[in-house]
Amino acid sequence: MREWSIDRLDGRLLELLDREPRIGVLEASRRLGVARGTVQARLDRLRAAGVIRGLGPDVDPAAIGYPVTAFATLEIRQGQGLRVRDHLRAVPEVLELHTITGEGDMLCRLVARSTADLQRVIDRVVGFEGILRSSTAIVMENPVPLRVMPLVRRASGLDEGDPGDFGEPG
Amino acid sequence: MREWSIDRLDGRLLELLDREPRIGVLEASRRLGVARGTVQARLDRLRAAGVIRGLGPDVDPAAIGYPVTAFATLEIRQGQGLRVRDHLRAVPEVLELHTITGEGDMLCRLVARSTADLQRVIDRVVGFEGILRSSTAIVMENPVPLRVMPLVRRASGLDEGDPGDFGEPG
DNA sequence: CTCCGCACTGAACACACTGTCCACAACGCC
DNA sequence: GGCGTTGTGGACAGTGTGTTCAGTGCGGAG
Repeated sequence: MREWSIDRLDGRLLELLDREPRIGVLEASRRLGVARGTVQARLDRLRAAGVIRGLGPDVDPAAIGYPVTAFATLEIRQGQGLRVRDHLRAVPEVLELHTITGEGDMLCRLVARSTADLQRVIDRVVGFEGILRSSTAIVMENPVPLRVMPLVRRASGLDEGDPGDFGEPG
Repeated sequence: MREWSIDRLDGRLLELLDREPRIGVLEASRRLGVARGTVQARLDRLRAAGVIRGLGPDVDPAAIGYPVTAFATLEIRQGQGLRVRDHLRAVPEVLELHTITGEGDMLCRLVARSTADLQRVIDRVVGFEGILRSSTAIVMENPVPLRVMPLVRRASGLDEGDPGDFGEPG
């Protein structure tokens, strides 16, 4: 996995895919002003390089009945890390788990059906021998939803110099 | 936006899309054992209901040169919330921002090109009048990457009873 | 009991896109 | 100057798409 960075065409392609995922290779090539083969090659390259992890559907937990999000910081008993991971991985409400520096040893993102339900989830999460302590922060608002495109623009050099070129669709 | 939940067919469809995003409606209908129109209708419904937020490419920040992830907890000066949001939204390395309960007022996810670069990012993030204090936790490992499918299985009832039915492709 | 709406089925249509291969030109590198 | 890489523009057959339609089975309302 060599350490190259993406170029402007990659950036524009990703941005295009981000805005109109169902666009297809052919239409993308038209919009970007390059040959279809080029788009196809770039896409293959991006996927092979791991830049594009996947194209899976982005499911909103709130829309399937889990509108409450929280972050829990966990303190783990020495040597219990692996066991705790397995435990948390088995809990569907745990959407994400990180090991972090500092006194809190792990940080995990949780969702629940309600604040009352959050109690159940937390009980299930921390009800495990290896977890010494936990503190939870409930998410109230999400001013910046998870995003990568600004970073892509920066990394691909789209920020410097010429404007992103999305012509009028009509 | 009424409060219904997704059923098993929705769950299976989402799971299928998650595994094989490029699958297409026709092939999906074959795999699920239903008519093409049904899949199409379900997909429309899921999209309309906001369950499927989008199909955008899932870009890995590490693969475009930002391998370091961190979470920063910010304490905000009274009344500066909106200004701080705008400030953070303008920083590409801020991938996500939440307002949370507790003394820390906001939690944000950052990425950087290196730990040294993280210092630059943090300086930029906290170098703003409205931010009183911040504490940063660097992510070391990510035992559970962001996932929603287990939750989808739970919400759609796929967990109870019959097994997910992915027949052999051949 | 009967009627209605709803969701699903299976089929059809014209159209567009996909994956793949080719020959050729432009570029940077040795 | 020769070579490998990358992009171009064209071609091909195969396949999926969006859409529409009539028909069927189910549950609820009257």
